[in-house]
Amino acid sequence: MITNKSCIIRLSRYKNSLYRLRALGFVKVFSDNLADAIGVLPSQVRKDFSLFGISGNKRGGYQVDTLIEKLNTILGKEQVQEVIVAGLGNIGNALMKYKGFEKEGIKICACFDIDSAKYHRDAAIPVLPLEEMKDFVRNKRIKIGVIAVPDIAAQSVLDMMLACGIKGVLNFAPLRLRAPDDIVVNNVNLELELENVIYFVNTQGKTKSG
Amino acid sequence: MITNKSCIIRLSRYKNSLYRLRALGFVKVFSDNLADAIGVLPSQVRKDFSLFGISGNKRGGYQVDTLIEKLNTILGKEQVQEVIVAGLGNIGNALMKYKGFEKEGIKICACFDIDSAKYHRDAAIPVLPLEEMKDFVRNKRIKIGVIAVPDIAAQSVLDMMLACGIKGVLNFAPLRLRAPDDIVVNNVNLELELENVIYFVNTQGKTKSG
DNA sequence: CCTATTTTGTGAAATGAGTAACAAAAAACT
DNA sequence: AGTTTTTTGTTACTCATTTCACAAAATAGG
Ligand SMILES: NC(=O)c1ccc[n+]([C@@H]2O[C@H](COP(=O)([O-])OP(=O)(O)OC[C@H]3O[C@@H](n4cnc5c(N)ncnc54)[C@H](O)[C@@H]3O)[C@@H](O)[C@H]2O)c1
Ligand SMILES: NC(=O)c1ccc[n+]([C@@H]2O[C@H](COP(=O)([O-])OP(=O)(O)OC[C@H]3O[C@@H](n4cnc5c(N)ncnc54)[C@H](O)[C@@H]3O)[C@@H](O)[C@H]2O)c1
Repeated sequence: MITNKSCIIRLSRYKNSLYRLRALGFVKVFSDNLADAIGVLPSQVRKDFSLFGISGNKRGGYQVDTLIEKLNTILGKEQVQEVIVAGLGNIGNALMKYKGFEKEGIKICACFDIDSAKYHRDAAIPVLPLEEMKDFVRNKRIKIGVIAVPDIAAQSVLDMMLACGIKGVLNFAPLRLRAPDDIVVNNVNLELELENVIYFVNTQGKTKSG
Repeated sequence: MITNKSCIIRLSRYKNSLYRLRALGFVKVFSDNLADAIGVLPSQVRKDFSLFGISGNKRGGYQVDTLIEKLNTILGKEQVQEVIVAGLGNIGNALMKYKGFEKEGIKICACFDIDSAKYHRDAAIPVLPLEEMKDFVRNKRIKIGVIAVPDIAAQSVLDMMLACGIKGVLNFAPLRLRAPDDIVVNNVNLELELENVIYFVNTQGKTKSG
């Protein structure tokens, strides 16, 4: 089993680039087209594909359609992935309003908050009380949650999510969440990202990043 | 020169943990306190410090105050870092409203947009036309920018920022920006982060992440 | 049909980050 | 004062990931 996060991130990038290339009329691509597109070496592309048993044709490159299909299968994009959000604040709102997830096959299907002033049961994406999370998540068999609550509430919200059967979380709260080893937790820490840019600028550094 | 991003991220984490430990009354800490706090091994902590010439006392650990000071110096947090934002949409708004940057010594001091309906020159954080970016950035000698505009506009906004003298960027647009090697570009790609959680959940994987 | 060229796929080498190990220093104890 | 314990700082090692390199396959061209 592949545990290398950057490798999976690259697969997503290949896939996104392939959609663009297809829109430009490409029917086949070579490893160096994809390499250019996402900023890695051609050998990296071939190695990644090889890890997942994706093969092309010697001298013929890869069929764009087939490749997109294979990547989508690997990435679990064959069916729409349903996601819940906790916390309808600045970040929660931004996510709910974002149109881009839909075309990626990601559907935010509810938001949960403690502030009753925010409840809106009949909205396109309903905003519900925390207490309803369990039934909602279990009925819909949702596996993915986003944590966009204040740091102080984040751990308790995570615990609640796990109790509901959530298996993976994208966390915006700037602290380390404790979770069992079989739970996936990806953190987006914007302060840290900015602080990091600041460091490298101050030291005249250069980075290529993810 | 240190080019390892995760190493710098860890320095930020040590620093944040130290503030918490100090608030709890700690005067000195050992490498394993910090290791626990951010979830790495003690030897990693010492290695990181050693890379930056930070030393403690054998059997005495590290003075919390001194350590915070040294980390802040390394991370360039001695003076408030001024930042501009391009794009007052969902993300731009979330960032502008966020209170947490201030206590990190990060100050968003203006936002630039093309939509004249959004201009608000007299707000606490002014929202200005794109055309005013150059004067503003040059006068204030700002080095850091955030790109929160639609993907299609992102490259041109980056180019404009670079022309103004910006040296480092945090980019939210889901595409690869082209920039000279001496420019720092950190990307926050939320679709990719979610897609990645989805992948690891679907494959029953486990990750520890950043 | 044979040769030259291109491009893949993979095993080997290089790089780089993280972990372990341990000597040296400092403190604590007797 | 000397011995034991603790903890650092650094060197050596391990492991993972990336890069290289090249044989084998496929295509194109003569
Ligand atoms: N806004 C940003 O730009 C930004 C930047 C960096 C980090 N963050 C982090 O992202 C997270 C969200 O930030 P934000 O600005 O959107 O916060 P916010 O304060 O705007 O919104 C938080 C929301 O969570 C709700 N909430 C509080 N406790 C809850 C609970 N126990 N269960 C469910 N909902 C609860 C609140 O009612 C509110 O709607 C925070 O942890 C913050 O530190 C945000
Ligand atoms: N909102 C999200 O949750 C989310 C999720 C994933 C990715 N993103 C990405 O983040 C970026 C911002 O997303 P958003 O939802 O805030 O977008 P948005 O559409 O809400 O806002 C974009 C803002 O940029 C302004 N703008 C457009 N062109 C401009 C230009 N050339 N110069 C300056 N300003 C310009 C618009 O007037 C608008 O105010 C996009 O690239 C988007 O793909 C957002």
